[in-house]
Amino acid sequence: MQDMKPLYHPSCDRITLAGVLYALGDPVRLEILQLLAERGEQPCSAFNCGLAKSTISHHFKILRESGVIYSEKSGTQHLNSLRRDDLDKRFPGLLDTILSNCKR
Amino acid sequence: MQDMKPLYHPSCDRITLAGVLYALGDPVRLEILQLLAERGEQPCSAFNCGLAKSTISHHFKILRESGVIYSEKSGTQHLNSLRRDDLDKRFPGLLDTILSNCKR
DNA sequence: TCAATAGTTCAATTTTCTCGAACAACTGAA
DNA sequence: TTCAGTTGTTCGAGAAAATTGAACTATTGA
Repeated sequence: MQDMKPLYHPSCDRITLAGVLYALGDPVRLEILQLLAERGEQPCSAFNCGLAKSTISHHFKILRESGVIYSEKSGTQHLNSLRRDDLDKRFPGLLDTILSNCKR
Repeated sequence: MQDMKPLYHPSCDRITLAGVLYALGDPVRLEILQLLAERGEQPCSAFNCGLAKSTISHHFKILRESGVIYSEKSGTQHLNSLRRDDLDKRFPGLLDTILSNCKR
């Protein structure tokens, strides 16, 4: 019996600039962005900071619902990846510019 | 007698990426950004939306304290301008990319 | 001196963040 | 099948931030 409660993802044209900037306007979520940019698809557990796992879950949810990441269930975990193509199409240059400015 | 309660502005090297993205991660503040980008220095009152003026004051304060805008008193009003040079120096390309993606 | 203008500050309400605890789903081993 | 371990979500409560109207300060110009 599949649970299949589908995870919400906005379609490409419903991704808003304010939503993306809001999602990335948090140090924790910026770190998650960098992790996914550097290592590709990762489970939530790959992100080890000192935060409670419910808090981490919350941050992934904000990234997902804003359209920054795509998440899908795979066994016991969720695999998360950047929606790079969608973001590049919708907001050309934005993701690269943010990523290149992360390391300051 | 001068009041001269100085308005806080972060120095260039204390402007953070997360802080800037947070400040711009709000539809109202993105509109303010566009206004200043298009028309240059403006008083708060140039921004007419339906919001309470205390709310607008709050949004300008967030933009100022994050380093996105510079505000100075001039008579009865505050003149606000983009800290374009500082932002371009600190986060090259960021402001232009965000501005060019505002109109979608 | 007085009224008008431009913003800020305050207090109250609503919303969002953070956490621990409880929960559900999947896996692999016994 | 059953059971323990892993992964992540949901819930409820307390802390922090957003929004508003009302009251306030500072400046200008009549």
